[in-house]
Amino acid sequence: MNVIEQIRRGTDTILSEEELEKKLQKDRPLRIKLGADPTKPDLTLGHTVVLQKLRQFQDLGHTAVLIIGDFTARIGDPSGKSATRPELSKEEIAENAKTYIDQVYKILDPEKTEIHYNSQWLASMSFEDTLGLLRKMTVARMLERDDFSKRFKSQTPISVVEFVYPLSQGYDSVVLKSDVELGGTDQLFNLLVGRQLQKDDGQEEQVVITLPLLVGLDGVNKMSKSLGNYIGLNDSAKEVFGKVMSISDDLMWNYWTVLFYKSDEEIEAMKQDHPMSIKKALAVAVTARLHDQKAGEYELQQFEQVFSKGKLPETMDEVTWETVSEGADSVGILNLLGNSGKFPSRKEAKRMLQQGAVKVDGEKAGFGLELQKPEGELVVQAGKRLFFKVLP
RNA sequence: GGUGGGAUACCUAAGUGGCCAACAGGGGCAGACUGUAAAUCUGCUGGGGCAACCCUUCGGUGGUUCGAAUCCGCCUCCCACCA
Repeated sequence: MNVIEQIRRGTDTILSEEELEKKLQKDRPLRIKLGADPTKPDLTLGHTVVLQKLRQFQDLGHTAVLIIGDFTARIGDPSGKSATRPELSKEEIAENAKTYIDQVYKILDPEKTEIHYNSQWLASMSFEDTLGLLRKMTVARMLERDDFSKRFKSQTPISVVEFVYPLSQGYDSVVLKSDVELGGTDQLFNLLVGRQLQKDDGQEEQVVITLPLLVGLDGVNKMSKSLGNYIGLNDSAKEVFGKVMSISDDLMWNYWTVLFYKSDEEIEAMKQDHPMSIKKALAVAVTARLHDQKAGEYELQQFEQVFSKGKLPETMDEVTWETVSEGADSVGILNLLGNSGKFPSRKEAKRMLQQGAVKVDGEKAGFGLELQKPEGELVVQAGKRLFFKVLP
């Protein structure tokens, strides 16, 4: 497989391959730009699609140019948004940027990564410079964007500063002289603005590469923290594994394609197997990417133990009898659940109990259950996946 | 600047003086069935209480009333049309 074929794997569009090929002839590492908007500190598996591609460029000897959009974050990227984002404070942004970088290095090679903050050049721009930038864009072009036109039609507000966002992002490309910029398919518009601005500046235009958006666990929307349909880079191996197992079969094929570049032929071949075993393999692979191979295999074994064989997990959270009974010798089941801190509210624990979802040492627990201080440990289960031990 | 419309729980959305913790759908959670998938059926879905019941909630605020998501004043925000 030649270099261009490798790069092409898993991408949505490359504008254009010819330009990319020319750039690859240069006898210097290319500057591969990726903008990061530190509005939400938690990265998801969705972000790894682009990061993985960036990593691939690094492995081919190129430089990752990571831009922390600390300034643009104050505007809010309108891409795919249905509402104006709330403005963030400088402190929040700084904090988010820090956790962002930590997470990014789970995928990227720090040795080949440059990090820039776009406040370095955007914050000091004069109004005159800004007007010069704004002049390069027309309202009509902005409104062509699907997300803007939808919002406009559905009477949701669009702030004028949101029009500035693509221009600021494009200007970053001018300042950093990027050769290639990566982004999700929803970024296409913003990425193209970068090309236009570079051209106006007399630079060689950046190649734009977009990657497919990863669908969230619900199988419908883009994976995102705010929709709650995500696998986080900071999720524990157990959570990662469990979340992958819970996706639908249809979605699983999409994950294989988008995350692991499986071809249609390979997918067809996999469909010969039982979907369950393919999903387990996917869960192991995803866990391995976010943690390591060993963790993936351990979680597989735990999963089979708990869900396939109906046994208890090897490790579970622990609370003491003291906490749960408030020091008494006996305690009602409802208080025990409430005091354990494992439920968002006592009501929630009560509901579980009402619906027969609670087991103590494998026995279904009813409302009236009164527990005496135990000799050994007590295993409490609520629903299929919440387990904890009560230590004497 | 003018005129008109709007703001309800996670989302959409009904409710126009007590029967409202608030119809309905979506989403979420739980149970049955399963492969922790899908589909289907059932229940739950503000907080506290075993319960009776209590507390907080319908953009904000101040009133009217025995009683307000619902009526009135002021304020904030959004949308449309006209300028």
